[in-house]
Amino acid sequence: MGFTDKKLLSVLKKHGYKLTPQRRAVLKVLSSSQEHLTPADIFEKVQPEYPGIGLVTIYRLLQILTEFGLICEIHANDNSRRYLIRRQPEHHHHLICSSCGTVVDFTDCDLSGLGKRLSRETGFEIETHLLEFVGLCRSCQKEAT
Amino acid sequence: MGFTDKKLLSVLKKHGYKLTPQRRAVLKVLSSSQEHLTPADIFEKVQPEYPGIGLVTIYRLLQILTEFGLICEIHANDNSRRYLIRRQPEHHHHLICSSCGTVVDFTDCDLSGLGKRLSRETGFEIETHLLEFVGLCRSCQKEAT
DNA sequence: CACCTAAATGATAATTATTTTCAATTACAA
DNA sequence: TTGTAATTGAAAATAATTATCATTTAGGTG
Ligand SMILES: [Mn+2]
Ligand SMILES: [Mn+2]
Ligand SMILES: [Zn+2]
Ligand SMILES: [Zn+2]
Repeated sequence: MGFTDKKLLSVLKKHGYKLTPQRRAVLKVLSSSQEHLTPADIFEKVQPEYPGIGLVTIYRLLQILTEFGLICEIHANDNSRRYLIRRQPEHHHHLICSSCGTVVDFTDCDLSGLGKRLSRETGFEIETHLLEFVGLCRSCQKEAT
Repeated sequence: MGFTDKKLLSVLKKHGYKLTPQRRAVLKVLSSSQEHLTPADIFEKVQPEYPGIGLVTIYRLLQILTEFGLICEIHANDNSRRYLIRRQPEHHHHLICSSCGTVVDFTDCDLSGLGKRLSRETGFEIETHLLEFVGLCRSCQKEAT
């Protein structure tokens, strides 16, 4: 699975960030969720634990986590904008249901060959890649009958 | 190269859309540009040809072109949001410079094998995929010396 | 060539997501 | 316990995109 909130807290601490109750609450939500959540989703889920938390605080923590590569961003989902959240330690990509939005992680993408060829042909020094598959999950296929 | 404005106009006409001077001006810009432009970019470039055009009109035309698969969208470029524009007829993907934003098209991505496997393993019926490489273009590498 | 009408336009306001500002609070090192 | 820099959250600012709606117009019809 992903990281425990303890581990995430230790990352923050190691880099000199303070461990506030707000941050603890957000990390607890993130580490115990199996889903990819939007900032607004997180905001709601944190309410019981820390009512009155500011949405900004969530944005700020997400930014920090992103710096350390602890966040996934979902791009495809046309209409809804920049999506995010929750990780799996390893490099991975997403398979997204265009109907219900369900996201499935997958870890193997062998793109090194393609990357090298592009690098050779274009002179680019490739840093990363973004790969997403979009389709219909099983249950949405049934509904579409 | 891409489509001529004549060709694009004929697509619109075939589907019952009216050929207004605004649309002609926008299509002229799109078909004669080698770059991937944002709606705001297009807005500026259309000014000489049709001053006073509304930005909305551009959004609306882009939407129509998207329906017919005549538009590229750029996702990666973290900070700047949903990017778009200008195509190459064939299915293709993008190589994006993280420093200056230059976008290079490339047409071969053999992902059918991976797609099939994911489909088998997850039950998804895959519709499309999104693939982008991000790195430093040659000239930005030099500057980074 | 008029004339008619549905489609298109653009000014304006509304939405939505994210960021900035800033005064008040607080974590935590000393 | 104390001092201080980091953090927080209310509120306003940015920004991108979309909705409303009165006015204009492309293009088919007679
Ligand atoms: Mn993920
Ligand atoms: Mn392209
Ligand atoms: Zn689904
Ligand atoms: Zn560059």
